[in-house]
Amino acid sequence: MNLFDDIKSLVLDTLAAMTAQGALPTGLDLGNVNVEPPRDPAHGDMATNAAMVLAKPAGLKPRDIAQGLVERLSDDPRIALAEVAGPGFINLRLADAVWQGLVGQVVDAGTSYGRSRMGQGRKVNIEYVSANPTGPMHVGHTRGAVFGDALANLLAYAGHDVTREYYINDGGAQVDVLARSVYLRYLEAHGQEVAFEDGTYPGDYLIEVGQALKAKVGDAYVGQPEDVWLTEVRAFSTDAMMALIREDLAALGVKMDSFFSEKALYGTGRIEAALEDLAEKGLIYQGVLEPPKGKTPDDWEPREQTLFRSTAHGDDVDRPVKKSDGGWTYFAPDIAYHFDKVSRGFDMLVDVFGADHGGYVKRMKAAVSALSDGRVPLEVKLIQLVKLTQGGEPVKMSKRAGTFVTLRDVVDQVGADVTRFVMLTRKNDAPLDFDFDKVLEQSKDNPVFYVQYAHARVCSVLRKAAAAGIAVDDTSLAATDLAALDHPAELAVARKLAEWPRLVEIAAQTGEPHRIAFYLYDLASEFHTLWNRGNDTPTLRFLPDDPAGGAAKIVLPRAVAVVISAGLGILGVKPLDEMR
RNA sequence: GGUCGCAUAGCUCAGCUGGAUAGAGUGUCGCCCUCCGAAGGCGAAGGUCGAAGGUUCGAAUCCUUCUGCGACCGCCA
Repeated sequence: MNLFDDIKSLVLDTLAAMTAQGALPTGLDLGNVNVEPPRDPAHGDMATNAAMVLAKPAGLKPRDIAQGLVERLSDDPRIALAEVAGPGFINLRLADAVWQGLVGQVVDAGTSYGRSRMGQGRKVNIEYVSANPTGPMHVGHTRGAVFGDALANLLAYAGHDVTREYYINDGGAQVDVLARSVYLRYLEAHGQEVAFEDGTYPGDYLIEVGQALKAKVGDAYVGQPEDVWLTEVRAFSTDAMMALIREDLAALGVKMDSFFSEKALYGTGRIEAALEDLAEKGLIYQGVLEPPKGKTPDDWEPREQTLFRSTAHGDDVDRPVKKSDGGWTYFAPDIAYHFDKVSRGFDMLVDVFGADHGGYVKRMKAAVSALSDGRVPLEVKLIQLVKLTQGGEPVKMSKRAGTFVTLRDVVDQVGADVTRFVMLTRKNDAPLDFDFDKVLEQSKDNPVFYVQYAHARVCSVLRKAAAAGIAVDDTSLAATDLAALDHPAELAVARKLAEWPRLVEIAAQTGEPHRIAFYLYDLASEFHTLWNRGNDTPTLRFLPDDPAGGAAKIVLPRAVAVVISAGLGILGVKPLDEMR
């Protein structure tokens, strides 16, 4: 259900009729014809560019085509007024009955109003979070987690078959560092004095891991060389860290469908298999890279190594897959991982990375393109930094002093819902300011509050109506006659509701969940405006003075609540029934 | 040196995937608030959309060049 699509169909049908009648030449490309809400409400409810787009290919003047369209469109009962404007726009004013019908349909459809089949069930894999299993999640991870989760919800809402996946980086050197750090805590648990040198993690969160290790193995590893305990301590530690991370994710309301272990790629032939696939395509060779221009490292020396010919798929230089010591580079297991994703039959891949990984985008795209023979697109979403402040003052963070702000700190202070909403009020590629005080402020300039307040107000109205003996269940409301819903302030809210399905598709298409948050703010704003009008204009109040007046005015606020609820659902935020 | 991203009101940011007179919040100024929930309401002022070209009926939006800021640039993940 999308009112804009309905009217666009009407326009296209009308154009087809004009062609059949000889008013337009045959074979015109109608692909650029669209129907949109005009910026200025004075221009009507919807506008189409059909006449302007078709003028040139049809060899006719825009206004002549427009005139013909206007005459025919006016015959449709849904069109109250059609007129030519400006350079050849056709402005359409819809009949009140159309808006009234829409409001009823919204309540009838509930939170599935706005669902789209745009995705056509395509299988999409979204990889996000993917924090190293070396400690609790911090604020930096939080934004990526919220974004990926909301994007997953959004794509699912728009008709995609979504898999949410976490890539566990448990195969590299950093988990050896973790294991050594835990080993130190283990010795500490046995009463030894230990020193945390550079290259170890001093964080307190490892103390209990060391104690747990002691509880499990006793003193079996005390005084033993690394090769005796490293493998097992590594596994023990990463398991403990993943348990910690899963708790963090749960606190934020993020639920993954799948966890994929990097370690599982090593020693199983899977990296080799992926590279063999590339080799068969002639994309692996031994070669020497040019030094990077402008900033040559001091210790640079030409070296022959195993390279992936990523330039064949759009990258700027070819990329090494093996280190000088013969081990894999980080890129190699990543190739294997994405080979696995492609093999699992996904139609589209999405990677959510921190902005500092921007340098890897081209090579990953090249790899996926090569591995899938160009079949599977990879979309990489880069997440910019979060600037934490409190009362306007920056929150100091120092990794060395161990005073970094964790996801848990944030969620404990402001709650998961507020955290999620605020993190989605900026484009993913723009830095985000997060002020611990401001996000809890109960005022109009706090979008979280403003949107929740609108929902709570509707719930309050429904409670009062129910207390007055009015039937407020959705079935009754959807069946209510809305002919009295004709005030411009009321119709303005209905127009906003009509935009919802369209907005969902645009947001899904662009992969930008923040558009949902901004839309909800706009919708809440329209609603609050109508509410305030009720102060001066009693006929605009939602509750009739006489309960016999019935539910006619309650359907619209209920429809607003339905859409807010659907939108917040995509953002992963629970709507509030009251604000107290 | 190269790649990618960003640049819109004093400030923080939207801008509907090329549309008509570029919007919101905040701040400033003016008026209002015994009224379903005033954790306010109404209105005003405030812009060479970083710069210059180009594409076309039409550009904040697309292309090119330039300026400024940020991230990244064989063996770290």
